[in-house]
Amino acid sequence: MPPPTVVSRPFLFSSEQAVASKLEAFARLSADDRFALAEATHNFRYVEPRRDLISEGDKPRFVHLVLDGWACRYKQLPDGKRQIVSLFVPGDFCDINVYILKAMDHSIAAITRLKVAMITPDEMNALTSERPRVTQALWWHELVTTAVQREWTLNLGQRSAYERLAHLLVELYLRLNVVGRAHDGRCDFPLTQNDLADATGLTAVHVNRTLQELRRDGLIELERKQLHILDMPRMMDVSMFNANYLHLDHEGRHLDANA
Amino acid sequence: MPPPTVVSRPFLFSSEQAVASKLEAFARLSADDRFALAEATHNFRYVEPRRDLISEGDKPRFVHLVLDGWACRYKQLPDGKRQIVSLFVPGDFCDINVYILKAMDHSIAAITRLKVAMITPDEMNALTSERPRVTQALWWHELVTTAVQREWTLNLGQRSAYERLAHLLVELYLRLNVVGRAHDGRCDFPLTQNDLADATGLTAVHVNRTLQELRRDGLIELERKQLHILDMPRMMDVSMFNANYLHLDHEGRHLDANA
DNA sequence: CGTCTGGTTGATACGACTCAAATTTGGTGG
DNA sequence: CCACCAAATTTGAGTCGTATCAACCAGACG
Repeated sequence: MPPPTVVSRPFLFSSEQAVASKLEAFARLSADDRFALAEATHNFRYVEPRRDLISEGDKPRFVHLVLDGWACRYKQLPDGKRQIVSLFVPGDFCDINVYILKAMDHSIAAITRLKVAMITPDEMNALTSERPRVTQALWWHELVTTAVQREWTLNLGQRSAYERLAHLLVELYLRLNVVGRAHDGRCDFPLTQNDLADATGLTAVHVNRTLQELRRDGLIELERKQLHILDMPRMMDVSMFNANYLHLDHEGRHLDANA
Repeated sequence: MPPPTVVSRPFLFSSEQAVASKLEAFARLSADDRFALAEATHNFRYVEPRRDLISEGDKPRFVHLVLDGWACRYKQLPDGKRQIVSLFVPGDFCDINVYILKAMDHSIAAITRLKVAMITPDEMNALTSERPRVTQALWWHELVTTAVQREWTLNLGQRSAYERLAHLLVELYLRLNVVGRAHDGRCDFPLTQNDLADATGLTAVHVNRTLQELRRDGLIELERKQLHILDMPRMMDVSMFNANYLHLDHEGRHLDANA
């Protein structure tokens, strides 16, 4: 068994708490629910940076759940172009129910060193049957995930490079904030400019220049894998950010998005 | 009650059969299952072209199911830009389970005159409980829908205008084929060049020029709302089309994608 | 200390956008 | 059946955002 993750983690949250936090952004869970969740995440493994967690063509057999670190979903084209179609941060499930499909149509790779739970179909059933709140929360998670995917479609289709990058940074900050991994405008940010390019459909060169613009405009600081959003209101303004698609306005919601 | 739809429908399929066809692309359904589906689609309405079926901010209360005609999901930006983030053809469900969310984060509009079933949460429960095959088929539908969304992300992020349009045309042809509304490379195609522009993140002018290129290259004919794909293999080649994301390789699959 | 990855800079090219106008199509009413 | 209108498509000319290609630099690492 490999040693525990060494990914920098400046805040005092355990992996398990990230998961509960994420689902509790939607529904209040009982101690019992939380225990069942912890049970389901018992079986986990580590994946090294840049390694595939699962590859296109593989038969999916587990639901994956990111406990610590970042990962990405990507698709590759025959001409070599690569698109990161989504990002995973702690607390994110990868494809609840995928296992009913014959083969993965995309790959999932670790960005940082990754701690990821592997949940069998049986365990998922055990988790959801008799647990309507958890079931509902998982549904909410699915709906939000696809809402994010739609927002990315909008992002790529209609926003300029500048707006697009700003939007992505804000989204990630807010998603990290939900699971207690972002505060005061600051968070870990392990993506390279190359990753950002693949996620935004830009070239790395242009990402570089655009980030410089964002810095020059006093909107962000970004170095040594640390992001600092200096002016959240203006960032949201220039990126035309509307948080409604994250659906954080629920009963269980207790963290302030701007905390 | 308005008169029945007048949308052109060159093939001999009823609305209900489109729905069953779509789900049966994944799972064989019993006569009983099919009857239950027909039951659930009992309550329907018509929506005129360019009208919203439901708007951003609305509280979702029904699952919608397209029985006849085309619709689109779109998001609008404060600066007026609009992105069509997905398209619906007959047999497509709009957001199974949306009703657990407080508010829609996007709008859905009719492209053609639209016949759409409105299914209440209760009816959805009635449909799924005691019907594992239908439940599974609905899950499959959800998974495929989000896979399509990912492919659009890839499309917008990495493909050129030419490839992008070709890819979209092939996708729509194949999806229509599944529900028996496309044969021999031909299908109804009610999208305007403006719609295509909003769906591909291009301008209408550029869509126009690019379609002309596709015509000049002998790949398609497109006029009077009729699409004819003249050379499917080459279309798939130039658009780097890989049908795996449509997940049509299942037990219930009986239609040939190239029929 | 050399190598590698990630970040930065500069010069140039091109795909897609913009703006503006003309033409065609489809629908409507006289 | 034709006249008319609005919507959709087409064309042309000029511009701009982002890509491309090619170096160069800084820090991490073995």
